[in-house]
Amino acid sequence: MDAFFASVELLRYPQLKGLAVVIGGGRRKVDEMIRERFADLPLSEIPASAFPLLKDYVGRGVITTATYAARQFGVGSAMGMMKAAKLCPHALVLPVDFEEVRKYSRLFKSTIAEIAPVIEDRGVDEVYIDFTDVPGGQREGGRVLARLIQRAIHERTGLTCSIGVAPNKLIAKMASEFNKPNGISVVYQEDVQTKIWPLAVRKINGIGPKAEIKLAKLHLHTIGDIAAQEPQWLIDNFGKSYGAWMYEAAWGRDDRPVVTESEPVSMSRETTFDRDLHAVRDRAELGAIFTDLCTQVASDLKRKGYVGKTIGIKLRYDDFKIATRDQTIEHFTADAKEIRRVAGQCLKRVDLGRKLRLLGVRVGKLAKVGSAEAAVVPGAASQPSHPHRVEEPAPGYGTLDLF
DNA sequence: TCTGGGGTCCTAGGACCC
DNA sequence: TCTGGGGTCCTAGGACCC
Repeated sequence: MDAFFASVELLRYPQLKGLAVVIGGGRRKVDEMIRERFADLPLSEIPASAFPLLKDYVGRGVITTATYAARQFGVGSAMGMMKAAKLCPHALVLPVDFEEVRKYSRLFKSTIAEIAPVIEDRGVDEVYIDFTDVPGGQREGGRVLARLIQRAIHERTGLTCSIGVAPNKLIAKMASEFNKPNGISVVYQEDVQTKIWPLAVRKINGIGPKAEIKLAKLHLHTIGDIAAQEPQWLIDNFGKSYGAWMYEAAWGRDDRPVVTESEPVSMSRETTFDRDLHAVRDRAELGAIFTDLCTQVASDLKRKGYVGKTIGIKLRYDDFKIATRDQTIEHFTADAKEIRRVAGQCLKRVDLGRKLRLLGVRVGKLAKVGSAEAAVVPGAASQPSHPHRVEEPAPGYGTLDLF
């Protein structure tokens, strides 16, 4: 979907069309404030001048989406709000409305499903679709079906999307970026040399910032540069698995199927504080947040019908370093109190002497409620999986019995 | 005044089992 | 008198994606 979060907001506030708008940041319920002020007007008639400007934004957070007008200024997703404010001070800011976004996410996915049922979910604004067995799916290399899907989504939602059609997921993903927004691009296997090789290595889904830096140090900048290497050389430099994959990817080879169903592996909640907190000085505040996170994870699990066995915490310190601790218990649970108890044990094993920026709680090793695997009675006699392992508090930290 | 939140997958060492 | 080989599970960290 094109600029999905922003586009969803523009449906409500069409008067902002064409303007530089960014979505993100917001603990502040910006649009609620505005709607209260203009309660007598329909949303679409609230003047654009009433919306807050990026330069007046104070607080932590990143941009999740920028309209194409804002992108002209170099503002993009994942950019810190403060940095974005420098690049484009007069952009309007709106907070993410997750409920609205999820509503349109369901709507566009169900629209596709009616036309082409083999779909892989790739998050709120993206899917892979298998055209292979869709009637007419091969006409003009898939372009006809892509056009049909694009039109159906626009009719149903008013939103635009970009579609890449290719022999596999790897190339389709790259192709989808060729004609944004509202574009269609068909790429054949034999186009790899001309259309894929000139692209930056970063365009491969799976090559991120770290791999890009390492490749640059080896004087590899384009996908073609990777394709020109000996596979063994790539394996020597990037490892057996990643090196071999990278070589195949550079040649446009990918045999992953479109996966229509999958079970969740973990569920988590985390929050970045408005200001950095200290375990001792801000104990009460931190304790309340911690309990809250556990309650939220527990209710997520219950709502979706899962229980979990591994409970863990995540901290981000003020220097952005991350620490995680987890512990696997003998039975499955979705109980907030129990999650809090075990997560509290985990907290005793990290350094709480430094200022914290983020706290998170995670439950993993999930099983569906009622499944055979989950049907272990809590408290029933069972062998501990590692009878001799004692989760020792880290030296020097154990005296901080805060939670 | 830097840098969200919710995920997946991989690696690597140690414990433990047969 | 130097000490296997294969396998699983647990834990911590890190890269990457949307």
